[in-house]
This record gives sequence, C-alpha cells and structure tokens, in this order.
Amino acid sequence: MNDLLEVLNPQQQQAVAAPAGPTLVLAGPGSGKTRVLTYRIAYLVGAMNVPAWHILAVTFTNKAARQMGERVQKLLGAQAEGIWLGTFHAVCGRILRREADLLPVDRDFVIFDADDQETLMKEVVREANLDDKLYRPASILDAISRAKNDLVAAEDFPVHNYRDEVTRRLYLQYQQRLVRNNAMDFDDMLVYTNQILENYQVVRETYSHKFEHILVDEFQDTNLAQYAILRNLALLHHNLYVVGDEDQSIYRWRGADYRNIQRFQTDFKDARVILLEQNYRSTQTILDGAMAVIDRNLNRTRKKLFTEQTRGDRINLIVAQDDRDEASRVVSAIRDGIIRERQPASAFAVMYRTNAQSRLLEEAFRREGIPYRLVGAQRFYGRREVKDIISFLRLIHNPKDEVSLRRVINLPARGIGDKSIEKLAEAAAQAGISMGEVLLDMAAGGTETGLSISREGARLLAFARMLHAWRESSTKNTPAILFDRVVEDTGYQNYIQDHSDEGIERWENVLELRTVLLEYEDQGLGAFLEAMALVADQDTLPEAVDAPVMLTLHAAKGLEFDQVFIVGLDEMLLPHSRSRDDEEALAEERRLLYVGITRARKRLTLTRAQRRRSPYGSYEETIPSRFLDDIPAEVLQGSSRGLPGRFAAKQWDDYSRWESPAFMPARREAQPAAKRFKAGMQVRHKTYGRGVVKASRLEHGDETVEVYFEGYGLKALVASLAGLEIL
DNA sequence: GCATCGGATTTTTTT
DNA sequence: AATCCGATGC
Repeated sequence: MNDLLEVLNPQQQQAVAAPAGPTLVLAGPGSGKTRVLTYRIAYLVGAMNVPAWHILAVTFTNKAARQMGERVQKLLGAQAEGIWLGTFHAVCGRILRREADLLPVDRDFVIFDADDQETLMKEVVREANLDDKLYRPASILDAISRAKNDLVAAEDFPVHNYRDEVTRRLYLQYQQRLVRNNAMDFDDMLVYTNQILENYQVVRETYSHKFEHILVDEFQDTNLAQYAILRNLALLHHNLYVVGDEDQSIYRWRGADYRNIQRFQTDFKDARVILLEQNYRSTQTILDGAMAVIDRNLNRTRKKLFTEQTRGDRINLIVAQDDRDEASRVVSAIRDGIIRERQPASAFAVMYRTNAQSRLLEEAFRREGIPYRLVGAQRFYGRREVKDIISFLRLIHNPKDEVSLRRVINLPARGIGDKSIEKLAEAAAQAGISMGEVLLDMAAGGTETGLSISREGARLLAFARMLHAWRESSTKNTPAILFDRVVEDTGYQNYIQDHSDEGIERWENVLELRTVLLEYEDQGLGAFLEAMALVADQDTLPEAVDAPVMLTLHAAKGLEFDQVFIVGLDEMLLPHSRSRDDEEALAEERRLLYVGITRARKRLTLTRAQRRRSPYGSYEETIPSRFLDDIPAEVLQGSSRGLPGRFAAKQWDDYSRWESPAFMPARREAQPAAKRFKAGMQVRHKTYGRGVVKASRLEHGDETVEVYFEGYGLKALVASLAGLEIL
C-alpha cells in the first residue's frame, strides 16, 4: 500500500489516504483527479480492508466509468469484484430493476430517450388540443426536465402564468402516459430512485448500509436529484467522497448546480476539504492562458494552477478568412504535425462548441485523406435504421411501449395506416389495456375487442401474430436469433436496401447493431436495451485507432491530448448566441473554453473565422469572441486577433448589446481621425519587439498596421490596441 | 393508404 | 441547406 502512495504528491497522498468521513476534493484540471479516485478505491480495499461490494463509485459519462473501471481493475485485480461503478443513470437503473415492485412500472420498463420523449409529448400536446407550434414539445419537455432535476413533481409544478398552467397539465399527462407505456425517461430514473429511498425506510437502510463508501466524480455537475440520492445513500456511514472543480461545471442546462459543492459543506459540517492545484498535464503557458480566461468569472475560489513543466510554446491564434478556410488550416496544421514533426495522429484533437461545426472539418480531413475519429455527433444509435430495429426489440420486450409500437407497426408498410392504428387505440382504451396487449390478445385467439373481425383487423392480426411469435421466440432463444427472425419476418433488408450507397450503409449499420447484440447473449434482451438507452455517447470506433479526434467541448471533459485545436472563437458560437442575455450562461461558456484549453498538454491552437456561413443561409461577418481579449498577448502568437471587424461602426451597432459593459470602455475612444503610421517606420511592440511598418490603412474607423517583426513575420495590428511605439 | 411535392422551419451542449 | 410537416392527388 505504501508504494501505492509513493508516486503521489503530498496533496494527492492526503486525499487518497484521508480518513473515513465526508471529504471534498477540489481538483484543478490535470491535477490527477482520476488517479486520486482510483487510488482511493484501492486504498479503501487494500489499506482499510473495505470489501469492494461495500463501495459505490459514480461518474457522469460512460467513458469515465469505463476508464475508472479499467484502472481499478489494474490496481486491485480480483479484489475489485463486486464494486458498484457506473454512471448515475446506470446505478439508478440497477437499483430500480431490483426494487421494481415499488414502482408504478414493472421490472421490464424501458427507458425513453429524447426522441421517444418528443414523440410522446407530441401526442400529449395534440390530445390536449393545443397548437404544437405554440407549445413546442421540446420546450415543454425542457421545462419538465428542469422540474424533475429539481425534484418537482407534476402536482407541485409552480404556476405563475397561463403557460405554466398548461405545462403543468401536460406534465401530468406525460407522466401518466409514460407509466402506461411501462416506461420512464432519463430524469425519471433519478426521481424514482430518490423517491423510493425517501419513501421506503427499508430500501434506504438496505442501500445506505451496503454502501459504506461512496465516491463521486465531477461532483460540480450533479443536480439536485442526484445530490439528494447521494445524501440518502450516505445516510448511515457518511462516507461521501466527492471530487470536483467548480470551474469545470458545464452542465447547468441539464440542471447541474455547482452550488452543490457549497451545499455539501453545509450539510456535512465536518467535511474535510483537500485542494489539488499542481498540474501534471499542461505547460505553464497553457495554464496561464486558462487562468486568464477563468479568472474573469465571479463567485469562485480562485485557484493558482502551477506546473513543474517548462513554459512551452505559445498559444497559437489563427484567424481564417471563413469557416471553410478555418477547417482546412486546422487540418493542414495537423497534417504537418503528423508528417513533418512525426507526431502520432492520435495526439491531436479538434474541439468545437456545436456538433454542426464538425461537418466542415470532416470534409477537410477527407480532402487531405486523413482518417479521423468523431466522438458523439450523428450517433450510431440515433440512426433511423438502428432505432427501427431497437424499437422492434423494445416492443417485444415490453408490449406496452406504445411509442415503439406506433413506430414499427407499419414498417415496412403493411397496410396499417392511421385509421387502423386509431381503431386499435380505441379498442385498447375500451378494454383498459395497452395496444400491444390488444394485439397479443388477438394473436392468442381472443375476441374480447372484436377487432379481428373487421377488414383492417386482418392486417392487424397478421402483425399481432408476428409479434406473438417473436415474444415466444424471445423467451426461448438468444437475442441474436430473435434479431434475425425480426429482420427476416419483416423483410427489413429489402426495405432499406434501395440499391443506393446510403441503403448499403444502412444495412451495414443494422449488421453492426447485430454484432453489438452478440455481446449480450448471456445477459439477455433487457440488459441490451438498457445499455442501448444509457450508452448513447459510445464512440463507434475503437479507441486504438491512431487518428485525430473531433469532439465537442462538452465531450472533451476529462480527456487530454498533446495538441488541441479549439475552433470557432467567435461571438455567437463561443459564447454561443443562446447564452447572450444570461450572465450565468455566459459564465458557463467561459468555463467551457477553460475546459477546452486545459485539455492540452503541449500545444494549443485557437482559431476563428472572419466570415461564417450562418446555419440559415449566406455568409455573415463575425465578431471575435470576447474571450480572446482575456488571453494575455505574452502567451499568444500567430495572426493578430482579427479585431478590426469588431469595431466596424455598422457591426458595432448591431452587436453592441453583446458586449458586457465591463468590456466596452476605452476602446472606442481610441479611434484615430488620421493615420499615425506609414510604411518604413521603425516601431516597437511589447511582445514582438522591434519591427518595420509595411503598410497601414484606415479601416472600420481604426487604423490597421502591418508590421514585419524579426522572428515573428508579418503581423496585422490594430493601432489603438497594439500599443505600438514609434522609434 | 401511400407517395410526392412544396412550403415552412430551423434555437447547443448529453445521460 | 436540410429536414420536417402537411396537403394533395392517385
């Protein structure tokens, strides 16, 4: 055990070997957080003799869970047997299946993903005779989700205006529908788990007795529901060990509340607090840039990140002509790194704010013939054909799943249209059972509903018999055999293979799904479906592939790369336009950039484009991200910040409301009426040193000077900002 | 019941 | 630009 501690610095040792009791580890980026967590687990088992099955470790993403699992396995081997380690949702799923008797749904409940939720909500809205333009299902669901994250039940939904009143009604309806579908959504998993812990003393005691030690990663991203669960689980032993960094809280929109860190310290007065500040990842230059960005945020504990590494290269700034140019410059920089500098391709990562930004990058990579890895985005599991097949399987597993039933009952087209489906729905309503159950009843020869006599009944009956046969098959055969039957019986291959390239790709996806299914031969269909619902972010490519990675800033959390490119440092993108009038949201955008910057080990490149194709149509001029202003010139190199556009009078008017007041002063006053510089002048710049003016022009009410600096090359500088000294 | 066409509508991040 | 929705015609 002692050699375990030897490789750690004093703070890490203190954290790993902390005595039992509530503990809060505030860990800056790259401070060895995951290491501390895994070693802590090893320490509990090895030094404190805690059996692994008394330990619960919770993470946010599957990626993090997998990573931690592997490391713990390596440290402990067989001793790790029995530990509960997984995402919040996976852990809750496990508890809920075990305690299903206490739920309004049965053990075979399915988990509705965002698509399913929207389908269901659309129906609820329509049923309520409301306009789905006015009450957009997505936005209603958003409100409901927020309520659930705050543990607010439908009955308690606060009503301040008419819209709230409507939302409340829809919330109530939606919950009812979920139960009727024997389903729950992601948020329900947390809400239900907390409910049974709160309401049933036996359950609470069982689990809080079982989990002597609870460890939580990314604690700053917990929402109230998650916090409540943790508190209930830790009730008996109080051994809640949480690791987090408020500066990396980036899931506010999902209900995360970094104030849980403060809440924790209030609820557990005796909590030990340990600070990890030494960074083992990045160069000091990168850390300086990161701190300069994050220090602008208020209400936080200021941390001083330091490293023993060298200063390293400056942060590179590329200002591209337009977004396409931006993508190709990033890709050619990566190509140079791979070819000229002989860096492994997987040392590079490109990060962006929105998934949509990956498209141009993909195209650029393809133009250069460089293979790449795309994390998340147009997810494999989101593909239509994949969802189709999963819907069949889900319906077989849980016939009450009406969303799946409606999706597949006429797929491929078998003459069952809206009319027939409505008849079926009516029959179900009258019999007081679900549509799927009506079908199964029909297949079994039941005449209870009298549906099978009518003309459309014949077609329904045919489908019903198929469903019935599949159900039989599912109890006797492995999931893969069932899968084959479904595909064959429905003629699904012919349906999607329309001889186009796309059709072939679709079919390949179906086959790919089958290979995933093979891994669940032993665990069964239920486990497969649960994994499908919860493992949506899974990368579809094996990690071993040596290729650059493209991913969102959100997906980048917890990862690190030698060379990081963050693209799109423009207003509207980063910070994103949606956060424009919300201080808190803006602070979160800043944290997002901070997370991105601190992923870099050796080199960091920030890029922006002067023009961008708007998602709507034509090109639009951009404004440089306000965050660029915060990075001190001493740590930057490359293009000028591309600032001229920012002060163009016209744009200023359009976008002035964008600027927070604190950033506005001084700069506008400095507009010169005439040129101060002309070609040939010797000047001095505080970063670049001595240079010769090549050209100067008045632009957008400011003076842009091109200066040639020894060792840096030609730079375009804005006179009012650059602080050029004429020699 | 189904296919096709045209018009309207796109609001970020993920378990 | 791309996708979704609805209306129309077969």
